[in-house]
Amino acid sequence: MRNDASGASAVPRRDEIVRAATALFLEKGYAATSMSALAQACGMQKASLYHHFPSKEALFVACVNDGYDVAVRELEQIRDDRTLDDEARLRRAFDALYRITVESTVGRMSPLIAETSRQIPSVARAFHDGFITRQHEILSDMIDAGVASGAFREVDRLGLEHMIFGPIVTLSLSREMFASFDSLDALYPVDGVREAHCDLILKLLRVSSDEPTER
Amino acid sequence: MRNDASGASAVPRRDEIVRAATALFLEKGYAATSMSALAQACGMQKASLYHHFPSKEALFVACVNDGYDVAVRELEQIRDDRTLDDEARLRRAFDALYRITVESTVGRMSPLIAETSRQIPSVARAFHDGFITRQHEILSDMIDAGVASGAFREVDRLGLEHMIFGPIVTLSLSREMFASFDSLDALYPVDGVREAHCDLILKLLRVSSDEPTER
DNA sequence: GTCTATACAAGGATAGAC
DNA sequence: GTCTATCCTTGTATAGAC
Repeated sequence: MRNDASGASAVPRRDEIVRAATALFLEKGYAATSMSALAQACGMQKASLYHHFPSKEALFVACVNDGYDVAVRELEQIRDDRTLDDEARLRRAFDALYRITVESTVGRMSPLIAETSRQIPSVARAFHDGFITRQHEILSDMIDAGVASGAFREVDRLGLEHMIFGPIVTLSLSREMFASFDSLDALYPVDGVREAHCDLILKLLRVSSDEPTER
Repeated sequence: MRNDASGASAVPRRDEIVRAATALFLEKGYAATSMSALAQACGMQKASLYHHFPSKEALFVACVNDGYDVAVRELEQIRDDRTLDDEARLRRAFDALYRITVESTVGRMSPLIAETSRQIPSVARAFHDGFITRQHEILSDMIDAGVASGAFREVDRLGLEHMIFGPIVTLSLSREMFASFDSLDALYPVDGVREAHCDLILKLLRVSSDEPTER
């Protein structure tokens, strides 16, 4: 049942548990996921879970905190890639942001954070500081660079930030909310939305403000 | 404890229950809200709740379905208000959308829909058809009118829709996720985001594409 | 329509053998 | 590090008196 890409098995069991638990939490929500169900998904007994994590809450915290760094590092690499021009960089960033937010486990956790925000505020704090804020900073860097180089126009930053992240987060949320629909991909198509969204953002940012790469 | 604007008390107890239950569900999530807590909030015994609703799920369904019409009707009135020009109409619509999505109970339900989407798919369906779709249609009408009158430019509709609703829904979600933060209003200010967002959308839509009402 | 009392299952968590 | 067995609380829901 194990098939990690990452070489040896340094921390084998614990990571397996986090992985299985994350999937269950994402599917059923925090409160509706029982330790029994978690144990079953891991192929072990409830009591054995408590050997690895002192409580359900601690296990959940581990699940949420697990993926920040991988996601953020992907964005940093795009920001620091000197082979890209400002516009290509932004397109790559959109690509990564959509993939992270819609498909990765961390990116899909927003509803879980909302569900537990009052009960476990520390998780919300960590999610905000370790994931949200860092993403925004990296994207802000990219805009700064584009403005400095003259490729991008200066526009209101608060509005721009919300117009970049808003549609992405909402698409992810919508796909969780309406996951049971047959028509999910037709109603909320990831690729189609990403392209249309990115084009419009670039239309706002481009200095030559005609309609260049209208698809 | 009763103080409705709507005249007499036709369906008194049931509405009180829905009101109190909605508040609790929004605060604690669906699964984490017990019938005991609900009963306590209503000032009655658990068993009495079951006289009004056959199950917790049925009560929840009532809570979600309760507010569609009021919200949608507000938008319809703005759409049909012939005293407004296209741009003023859009500004009014932004106003209403932010208020509905961030402050009204229906608007704040997205995380709850996500939490229960697999367990109670019928609620997600109703929320989508009764609330989301209708909002999108009304807004689409307004854009159509603006394009027809020559006030708005035609831009990609899929992208535009997501750039209008995305930031609004995400702001609402963020405010639920980070409700415990002292700095919530500073990090996610409703008025500031709405104004900046609306200005940028108008910048995209306006035919005279210079920078008219830059704040 | 509301109450008290209760049924019965499932929840999180622990003890202690192996 | 995993197991079986168990503790105690809480969950949803029902029965039946008033």
